[in-house]
Amino acid sequence: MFFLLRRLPDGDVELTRYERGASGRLEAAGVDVIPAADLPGRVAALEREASPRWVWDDTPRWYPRLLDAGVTVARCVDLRLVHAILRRSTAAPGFPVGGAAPGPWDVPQAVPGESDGLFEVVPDSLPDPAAEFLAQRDAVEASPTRGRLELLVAAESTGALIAAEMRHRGIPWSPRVHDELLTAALGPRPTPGERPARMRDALDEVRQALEAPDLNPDSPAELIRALNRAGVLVQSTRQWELQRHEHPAIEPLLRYKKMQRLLVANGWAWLDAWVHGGRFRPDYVPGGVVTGRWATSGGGALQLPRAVRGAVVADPGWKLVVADASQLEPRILTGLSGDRSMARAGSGDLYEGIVASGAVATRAEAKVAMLGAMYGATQGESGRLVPRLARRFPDAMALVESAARTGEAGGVVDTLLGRSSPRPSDDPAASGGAGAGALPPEMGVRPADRDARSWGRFTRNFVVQGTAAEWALCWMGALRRRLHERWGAGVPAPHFVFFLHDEVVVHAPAAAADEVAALVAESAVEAGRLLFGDAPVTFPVTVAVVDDYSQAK
DNA sequence: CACTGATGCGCG
DNA sequence: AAAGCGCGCATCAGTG
Repeated sequence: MFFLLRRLPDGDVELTRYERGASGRLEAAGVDVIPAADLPGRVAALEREASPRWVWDDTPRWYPRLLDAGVTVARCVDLRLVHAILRRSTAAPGFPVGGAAPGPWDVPQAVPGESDGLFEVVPDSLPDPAAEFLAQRDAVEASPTRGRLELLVAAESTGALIAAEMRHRGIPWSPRVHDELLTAALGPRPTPGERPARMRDALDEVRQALEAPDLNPDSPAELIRALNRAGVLVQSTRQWELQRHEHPAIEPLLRYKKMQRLLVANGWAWLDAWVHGGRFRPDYVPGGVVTGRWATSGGGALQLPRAVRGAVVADPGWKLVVADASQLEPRILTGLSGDRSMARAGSGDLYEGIVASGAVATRAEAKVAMLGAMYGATQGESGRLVPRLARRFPDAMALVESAARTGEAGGVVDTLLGRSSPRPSDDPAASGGAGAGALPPEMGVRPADRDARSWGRFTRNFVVQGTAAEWALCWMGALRRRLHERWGAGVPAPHFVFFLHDEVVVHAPAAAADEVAALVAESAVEAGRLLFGDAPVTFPVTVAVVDDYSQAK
């Protein structure tokens, strides 16, 4: 049963129940207006009694306050996220009605309610959620691939719940361990404006070796000039280019750059800004990437370097259950293409299986070739190996080739569940002619062709990356349901604390950790079945029960 | 001074 | 060894 929530101008909340009428269409079947303060209690009561699906404009506008009041919900429809999917989807051709121009429903997510002293700053709600909801339902029910589209909008919405719940709980983070890691890597925390001791040492060596006592190592232009003066003929200061040169300045310079990166991205300032009360609370942005992957804003949560993962420490008496899906994208490609040979290769370690097939000689080659196939590599070792893969796995290769050709011709490609790629004209970078801007111009290739090929690589990857994102949403959704069935939503229950494309971290009471690990694996099987039915493709996960994140893998 | 684009590097 | 997808963020360098 659907319950739609809408905020009224006076601050009260309107709650509308929807049921199927005689025609089979959803109809409003009861309206209630309640004071905002009563909402958490009402939601909790209905959760117990009515198995509701909450319909609201935008999860960050509603759910954080329910969570603050100790209320969790099992299911929702996030109208804004679903709108974004349907607007582009070839599986929902009639949406929005009349092909309306982008409007308020097409804006990015609301900022989560920021507390401003006594008052919470809540952005306006989006207009007429009831009409939007019914239009969306019509579009989904009319879809020629309704089942898949239903799964996608449900999974996307559940993702929004998980994102809000993870932000609410936060990642358990030890400032003490973080400080120890930084001190070991960089030296003790310096006074503001100073460089840590080990960075100063490395910089002294660089300046000496380059005979540049005043060198600012953080200015690429200045660094290139100094290196050139010393006979190191580089055109950039990228690691891999520097590594190719033999000079006493190179080793300390690379060491310095490594430390500088850690300091500015995840140093003490980051710790002060982002970790409070032993928790790191990034702002997750479900659907923030065109392919359907999540993005984050603030704190760089999806780029946590391995060097600081030791600071993610389970609470006393708790464990972290860290799980990642092995070789997810190649397996997604296997399922999408129905490639029997690749399915056989994936019965164990997929890359070893590719070696066993005779396509390539080593596991490393198998990996490079596979990535090259999915990304559209044409040059270098990767580009060389792709044809060898194509001979052994023609069906898989045909699928990505077809997606690439569609994109080159300006067409739209779709994920398995029905997320469609943008058109090249929608892409701000493409209209500016940037395209493959950073690459050197390919001799004799017209810019238009270059842009077309670049877009083909995007659509080639879109189907795989996007379907992998759908698998991951289904995996998380299945696991969340299992956790709630087994433990409810009470405070000492296992809960998600982190998600990273193909990896989840669950914070669990130590006594429950092994059981959680089993549910993680079960959920992966369920996700595979939801997307690919009985097709011969498997999704093994590696699970580790650890005290801190660095102990996994 | 504020803004924008390029650079470089962290993650999958 | 280094070219091939998707991101976010800090910093520098150039422009308005």
